[in-house]
Amino acid sequence: MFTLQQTDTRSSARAGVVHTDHGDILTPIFMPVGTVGTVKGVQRRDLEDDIKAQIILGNTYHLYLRPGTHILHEAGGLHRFEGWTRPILTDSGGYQVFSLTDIRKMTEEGVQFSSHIDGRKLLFTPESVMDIEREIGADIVMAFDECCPGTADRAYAKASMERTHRWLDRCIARFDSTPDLYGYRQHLFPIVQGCVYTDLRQDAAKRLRDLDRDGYAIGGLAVGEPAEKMYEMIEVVNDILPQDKPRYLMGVGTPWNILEGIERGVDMFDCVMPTRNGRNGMIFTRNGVMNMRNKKWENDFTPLDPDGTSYVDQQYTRAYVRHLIHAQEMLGLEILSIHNLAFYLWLVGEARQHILTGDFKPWKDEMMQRLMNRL
RNA sequence: GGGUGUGUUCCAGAGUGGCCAAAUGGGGCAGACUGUAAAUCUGCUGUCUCUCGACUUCGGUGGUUCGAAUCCAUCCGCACCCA
Repeated sequence: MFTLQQTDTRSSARAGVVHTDHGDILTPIFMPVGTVGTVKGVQRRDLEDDIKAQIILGNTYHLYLRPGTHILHEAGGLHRFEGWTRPILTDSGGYQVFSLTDIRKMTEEGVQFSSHIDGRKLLFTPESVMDIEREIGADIVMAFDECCPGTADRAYAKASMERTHRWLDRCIARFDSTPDLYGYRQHLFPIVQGCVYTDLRQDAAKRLRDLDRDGYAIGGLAVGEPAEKMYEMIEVVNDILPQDKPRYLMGVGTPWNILEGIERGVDMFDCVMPTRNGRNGMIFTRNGVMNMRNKKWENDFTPLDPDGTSYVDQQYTRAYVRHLIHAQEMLGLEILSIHNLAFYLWLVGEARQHILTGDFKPWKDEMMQRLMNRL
């Protein structure tokens, strides 16, 4: 499923290709999040042509609640339902175990959620989640795990990890005994947990490595622990995961987080940050972050991002965008979402080029300084 | 011309003797956001020190009172009704 093309000489950065039946994904890659079957505020045309997204996410928990798995099955899978012909990856609902703590109850069997929509009780088990993900039909499906909080103590983290492993066995048993429903191949990625504890992360990585799946995810990071701990855990895990399989760092992150991840051998990233922060008025650029609500842009009639690669960067001025955000006009949300996603895809594309040409490290070091500026 | 009502901090609008620098909403300013319960949330929004605290404000002026945004007189503005 994965072709490793180039490994950086001065870091663990890699360039490669993930092959799926919906097309190849050039790595390192950022995957826009489309939780409920839409990358919020962005039309498919812009996602494809302007942002140049190669793969997007969907979420099992959310899609199960709405529109419901039967509708997706009837549509012929999520690709057809939302009209996206490139690869899709679905998260399993493991993140909701973390983010919806007050409306869920965890047992060995699975997780009982009280629907955040109408309150009805739903039991998610490793088996039912695999069945749902089969029906959604993503190219890459994530195992059902617990995204353990970064602040968990060691005892909790260990128990959580072990349960995730037991659930993983059940996920694999179910997934491997059920067919692809729509005529293309689906791939199940297990998830390394272990919180911020080196030995737990090592245990988890070794256990997963031996399963010999098509790709691996690193989960439970950027959930409350210090960034340095996150980087450290990535190194620990990537030292163990096989070189010839793609590695996906779940839910990360800021542009600088992503460069640090790439440097440490991560191939795939996803995060709500470009879209959510965009909707909340913040944009990332190669020269730093900008809060477009700020007064200083009030009469700045220069392009939104003169260095940006998206058409919105050249077509709209900062003053105009600030006005749209202040007036709560939906076009503002759309423009900033498109900008941020285009920037993220540009960033990982540049990283890939620099890995291929062999100067990733100096390029990364220089970018880091600029990315974190506040403009 | 007569009558009634009204004037509060950027706006709207509470407050009708001390617990009022003054509710609440809006606006403004800033911050947060990491496998999306998020077009959301948080803080600040008279001045000065910026912690305690001090000072100046509720249309103007003059009173009553220990004490007034709140009561009285008068003037000014605005709204509506009657001629």
